Amino acid sequence: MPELPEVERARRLVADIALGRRIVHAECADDPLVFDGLAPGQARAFLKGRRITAVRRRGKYFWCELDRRPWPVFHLGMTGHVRAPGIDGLRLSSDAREPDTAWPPRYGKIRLVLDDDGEWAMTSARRWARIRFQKNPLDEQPIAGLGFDPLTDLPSAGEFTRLLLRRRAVMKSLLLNQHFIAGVGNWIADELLYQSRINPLRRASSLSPPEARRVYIALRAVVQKACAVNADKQRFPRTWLYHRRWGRRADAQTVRGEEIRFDTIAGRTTAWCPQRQV
DNA sequence: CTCAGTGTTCAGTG
DNA sequence: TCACTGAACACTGA
Repeated sequence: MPELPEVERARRLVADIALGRRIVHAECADDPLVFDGLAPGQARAFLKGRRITAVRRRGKYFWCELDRRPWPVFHLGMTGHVRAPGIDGLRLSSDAREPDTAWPPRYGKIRLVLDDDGEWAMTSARRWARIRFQKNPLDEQPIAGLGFDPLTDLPSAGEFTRLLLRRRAVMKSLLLNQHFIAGVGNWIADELLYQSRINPLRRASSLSPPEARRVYIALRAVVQKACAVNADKQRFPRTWLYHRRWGRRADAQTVRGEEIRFDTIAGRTTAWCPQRQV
């Protein structure tokens, strides 16, 4: 589920359910990979009896502030979901499976039950999600090393242009770099390059100021819109590349009838439109 | 059976 | 030391 808008949706769901509530029961999987080496009993001890005073996000990480430290920090990895009873985690358009509302969910890694009987869970089928406990998430790695969050900490267009033009990486790679922008993942990077008409292989330092500004405008528009519709893909504008980028179909076309090409760039499948992106 | 895949980390290179 | 690239990681579902 997880680029910035999907993680923001997860944050809101957790806040709706858990903000101000006390944790009466914490179920933690015995999975040292996901829990970064922490034993389930230890994780449970950090959580049980605590009150949740805030739920925050930066980039693709979100965390709960509790009335005692340390606090749990969550990352959904490639396939993690936040779920609540009767609420299906949002899926990508590439994923045609039926909605899964089983409770407790398959692949659950953590489940918190609150003092008003509300509950939520986080799943991770492929075990690339992470749950860590930190005293001060904002000041510790990896969150401390993140670049700006484009929803909550967007720089000015001038500042963004300055930051962009002094980088030499190819654009696709730079947009995916969490030290540069926090929260942009594979589909958002492709969407930004498509909307701003930039070839994914262009070096950042080769962009003209107007081109850099186009990337900025697209970044703001895509992130704000995707979050405004709560990451509900069906409500993304029809003109977005998003709807047509899945499946690597040889005959894929944009809404304007332009050819969509698929190449591996920066190690990731990149959907782009040679006719439009120069 | 093979392979792609919403992500991060780390070793290696220039 | 820095910026950047590409492979490795674990596992499911198509």
